[in-house]
Amino acid sequence: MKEIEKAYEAKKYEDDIYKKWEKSGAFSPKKVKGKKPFVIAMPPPNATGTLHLGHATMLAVEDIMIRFKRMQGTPSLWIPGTDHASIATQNKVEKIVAERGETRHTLGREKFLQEVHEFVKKSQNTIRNQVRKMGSSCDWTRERYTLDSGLSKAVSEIFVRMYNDGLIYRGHRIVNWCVRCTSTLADDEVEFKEEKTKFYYIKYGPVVIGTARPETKFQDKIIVAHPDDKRYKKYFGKKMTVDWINGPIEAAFLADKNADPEFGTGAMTLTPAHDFLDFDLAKKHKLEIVQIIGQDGNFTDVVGKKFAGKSARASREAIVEILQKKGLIERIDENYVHNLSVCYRCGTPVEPLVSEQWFVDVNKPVIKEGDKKVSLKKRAIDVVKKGKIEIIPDRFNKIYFHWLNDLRDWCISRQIWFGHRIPVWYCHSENKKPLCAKPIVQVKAPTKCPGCGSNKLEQESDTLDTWFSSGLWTFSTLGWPDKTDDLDYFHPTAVLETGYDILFFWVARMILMTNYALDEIPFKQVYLHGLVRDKNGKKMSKSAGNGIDPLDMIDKFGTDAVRLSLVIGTSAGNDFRLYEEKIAGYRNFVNKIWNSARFAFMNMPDNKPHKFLKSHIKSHADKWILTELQNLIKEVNVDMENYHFSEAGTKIYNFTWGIYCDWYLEMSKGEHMNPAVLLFVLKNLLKLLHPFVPFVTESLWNHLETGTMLISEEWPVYDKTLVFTKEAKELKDIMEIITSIRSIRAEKGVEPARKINATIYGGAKTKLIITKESIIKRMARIENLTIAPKGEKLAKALWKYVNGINIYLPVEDLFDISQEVIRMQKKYEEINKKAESIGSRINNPNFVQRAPKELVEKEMKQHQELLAEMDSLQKQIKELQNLHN
RNA sequence: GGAGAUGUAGCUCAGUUGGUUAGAGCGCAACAUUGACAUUGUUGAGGUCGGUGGUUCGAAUCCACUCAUCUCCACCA
Repeated sequence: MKEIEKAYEAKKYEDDIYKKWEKSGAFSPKKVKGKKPFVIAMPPPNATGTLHLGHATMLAVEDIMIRFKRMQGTPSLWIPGTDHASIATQNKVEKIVAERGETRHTLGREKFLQEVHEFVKKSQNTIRNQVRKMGSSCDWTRERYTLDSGLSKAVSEIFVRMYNDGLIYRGHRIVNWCVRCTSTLADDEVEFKEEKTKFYYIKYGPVVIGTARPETKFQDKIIVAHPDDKRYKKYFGKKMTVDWINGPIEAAFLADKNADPEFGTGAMTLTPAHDFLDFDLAKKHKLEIVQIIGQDGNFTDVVGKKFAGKSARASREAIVEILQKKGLIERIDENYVHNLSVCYRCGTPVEPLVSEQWFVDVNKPVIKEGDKKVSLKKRAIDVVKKGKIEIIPDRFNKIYFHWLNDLRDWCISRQIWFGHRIPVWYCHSENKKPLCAKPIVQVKAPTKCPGCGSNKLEQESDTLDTWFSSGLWTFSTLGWPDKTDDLDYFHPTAVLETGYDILFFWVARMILMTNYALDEIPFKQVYLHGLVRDKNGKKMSKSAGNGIDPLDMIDKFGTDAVRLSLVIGTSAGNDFRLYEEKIAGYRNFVNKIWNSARFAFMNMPDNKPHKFLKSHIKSHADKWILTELQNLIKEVNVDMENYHFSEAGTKIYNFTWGIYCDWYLEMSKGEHMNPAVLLFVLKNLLKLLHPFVPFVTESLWNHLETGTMLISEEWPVYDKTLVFTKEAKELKDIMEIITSIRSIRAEKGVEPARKINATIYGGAKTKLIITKESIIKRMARIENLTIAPKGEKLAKALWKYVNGINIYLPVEDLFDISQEVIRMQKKYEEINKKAESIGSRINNPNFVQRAPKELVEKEMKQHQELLAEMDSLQKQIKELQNLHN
């Protein structure tokens, strides 16, 4: 067989192999009737730039799942794609145009969006290449983009359906507003940053109120305290005139349980338009809601000439000064620590304000369930509660339920330009008839108003929350709303694999939306991987400069090594640390795989194909390695089915390096060379390794010239006819003899090159040892080996005892009786301790009564053996001591 | 304020439903170098499994409490 290079150079092979896979069509599954497919909808990376380690982890794990299932013969589909990521992408492009002094407003909607689309095109290409670099075996013929025409159609379609079902409504409500993005943010798009600030105690008529934001208080006319608060009881229901920022105002005092007597002074004034709690209270008590801060973060006209149009936040000090001059500031706490809410995309402080937005009603019962109807929220909870969707690890169930229970109506409109424009049109006709007040909600753009026939129509300028479209991902990618074969065959998908950080953002939304649209779950399982951290356990981020670029690592160590480093040593839901040394370690392993194959190739007679037949099995070593291989296959299959990839990978790693290379290949170097078995094991090993390290395994498979591709090969199945328990156990005894001899040699400083003699008293295992004489001699570097069932203790010989076998190495120049006695005594103590531990157990009637029978028998037998060993040892020690005297 | 995770060798982590003597990789120490591989081999040192108490014949594993680290959710004017 053709010889291969000494070291595996990933770069030389990876791109070619990927192209071959793609060309072969292996990524596109065939639909087989009656056979359940395995489908993963790839979480679409944002179309904003480059892949990070989170993506790399996701791609590695999903590719392992897909390759495993594909090799098992399951039609396996992995749908790739990208997400337009409205706010994130728009912000990025805004930054780019800012470099040449433009803003989106100077460019205008159309031109700006043109810029965004061009940017997206570029980064999509980058992402496509990077996904390929990771070796992802996804079906590129089905690649989708959340903003492409098919998915946009799905978005409009579902919007219209939900609107018609009364699930989507438009309303004035208080929302999180980012003054930089000039858009609303959903509740979970708000982040909290701890901040130390001033806390002001301000006289408000007869009472004192506390606030961190005095600038929002211009129009506060209602003061509230807890109904049980004795300090304020006398004021409840009273009206009063108080001196305030712009002069005296009429104020009223209310009692409400929502006021916390413990906080501040226990009394607060209401700012209904700019505080969530105040807004709710204002609604409850039917109070006037006056907007004093506009969408640009500046004051509206209602605050008076002096401040109108000025930034609210920046005016704080000036307003405090006015209050101070009026003598209304009682005191200022300089060290108030609280959580400032900021925009998750740009970090700008969120300005709560009231505006007209579109919402999804999560409580309205619309999904049919028997004779009843249930809400989106209830259904989303039920499908997990009833086990229709399994979340791995299951501790996230609780988090999921908690989030859903507290879920308020979902604000889906965004005042940004990039995204799906809401499919709603308003009639701007002069001759307003009653019908024209009603918005036109439909998938296709209307040409004229159905009410008055006017063609003066204008589409809603708002776009949809990016998660609204990605919430449809599992089925919109398969062609919905059209009834396609793909949708029919591949939906629901099997597993949704993603980081736990987007459980709410995305996973929960998908469950909501899919249950509504299809009355079906989007996936049966949710596998949440952990987040990648740096060597010190810190989150990787650009600002901290501790990030690792997966592509740099691929360049340096190869994709296979990077994949292993992201999968082995990690478990679902738990964060893990990544650093170069780790990846380098797996690069070494990949090279080890390469070289083990290289050895096999070099020993392969090059004429005939090496079909494996049972008649080829010859030696103990063959039977042992086949047994180990079958055990591996069995265990790995269980692990893979249960998504225990780390364990499966570790087991394959240990087999490859510690069993196949360190022992079987070493034994093969002698007369045990058996190309048929060697090749059989190698082939199976390559298959098992393939999902983890697809490139190196495929390129080695290529060298086998089987004419097939490993990606499409059959996954190994446990074959008990290839298990030889007895022979495997016997060979392990031989291995222990070899290890023992090596151990004494190393301990005594016998140079590896020096050949020495040995005598083995093998007891019941003598026959076996004789047949393995040559292996022992070669691997333990023994010149003359004497084997007998039993015999005299050799004088001046180093000794070792293992599993009923006595080994003597007569190395006179290195022999020291007193040291040998000590060694034997140590061994005696060791065995004695063990015997005592077992003895105490088997002499305990409770143990004998209650422990499983097999265990008790086993322990008793072992105890006997230990006692016999101790006897023999004691004899030997005496002999040695006699020799000494 | 609420919830969760983690704590095992110097470091990073395994340890599946409780079962003899707790494992691996890296690192460390010693030795080895033409033959698959120095991206290597052989051998070795290193752990009272965070602590306390309990359940059990038996606990790293189950329970309670406790300490430490981290994360998520909520958010108070």
